[in-house]
Amino acid sequence: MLGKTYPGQDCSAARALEIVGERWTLLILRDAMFRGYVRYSQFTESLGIATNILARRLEGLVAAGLMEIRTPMSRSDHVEYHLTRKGLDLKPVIVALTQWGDAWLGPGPVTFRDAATGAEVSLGFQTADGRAPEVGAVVARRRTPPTI
Amino acid sequence: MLGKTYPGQDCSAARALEIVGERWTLLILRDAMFRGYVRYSQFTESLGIATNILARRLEGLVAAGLMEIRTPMSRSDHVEYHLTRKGLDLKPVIVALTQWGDAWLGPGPVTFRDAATGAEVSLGFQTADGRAPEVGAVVARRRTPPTI
DNA sequence: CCGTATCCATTCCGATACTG
DNA sequence: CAGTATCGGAATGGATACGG
Repeated sequence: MLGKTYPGQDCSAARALEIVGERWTLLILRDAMFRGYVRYSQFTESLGIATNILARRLEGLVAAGLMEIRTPMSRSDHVEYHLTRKGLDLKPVIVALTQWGDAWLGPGPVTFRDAATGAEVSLGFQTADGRAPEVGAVVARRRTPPTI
Repeated sequence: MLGKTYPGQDCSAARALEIVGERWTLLILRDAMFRGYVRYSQFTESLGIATNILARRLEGLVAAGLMEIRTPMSRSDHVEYHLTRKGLDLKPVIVALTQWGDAWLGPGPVTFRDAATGAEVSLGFQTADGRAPEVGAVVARRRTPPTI
């Protein structure tokens, strides 16, 4: 995870996958983001992951700045793993995977909603003027370098 | 890939990751989606992936229905791997990873645009009434089962 | 009970050589 | 060009033992 696992790839998606592309990592983040899990035992019970692998993944997530270790003042006998803003910002990745799974593998057990209003939330493409292009219409273009 | 790699996970994201969560898979799809690559040699040159691994991944993507093999009538001496609609629909996953990488690891070489208008395209959360909730406000709720 | 560390069998990956 | 075969090394999974 720390050594470049996709060498020679000048691409943000590849660099992101060097951090979150390993087995189990995105499911750990899912549990933290949408189930509020913070403790080691919660992750093991939820995932059935081997304990040595979980320890390694949590260590990597903390090292990468996606999670941080907190020790609650009340219960100082254990630590908690909390998402940072950097980790929380991966929510669209999880939602995108979920929406694809719902659409192509059959609906799963959850939908996404706005916590304040309860309105259903979806993830989609949008332009500055408020249009929603089709998937097929979205293309990648080389970024115009800022002319300093 | 075909044997359940995340057993006991009743979750669309986990099921999606059983198909696209292996090393290299999402980068192969990125090349197919945004660079138009269709041939074996294009993927090897782009990724630097071992040939046996690429063969295994392509085979898996075809088996899962994300790609299909075409033999162009003009050049029947080679095959091409084309995305299906199912594969193309993973575009939001790639874009979500790219946007996160741009934001947290430094901007990458590309942006996403509407092919028709050239307008910049972003991926974001939206509600039915057109609002855009913050990441922190998006929560998962158990799907209300259809009352048949 | 919480979490970590170690050992070992199995699977996966990567580099190279090879075939049509 | 498009793969397949092989083999050494790395990652993973599971059990178990260890420390607080």
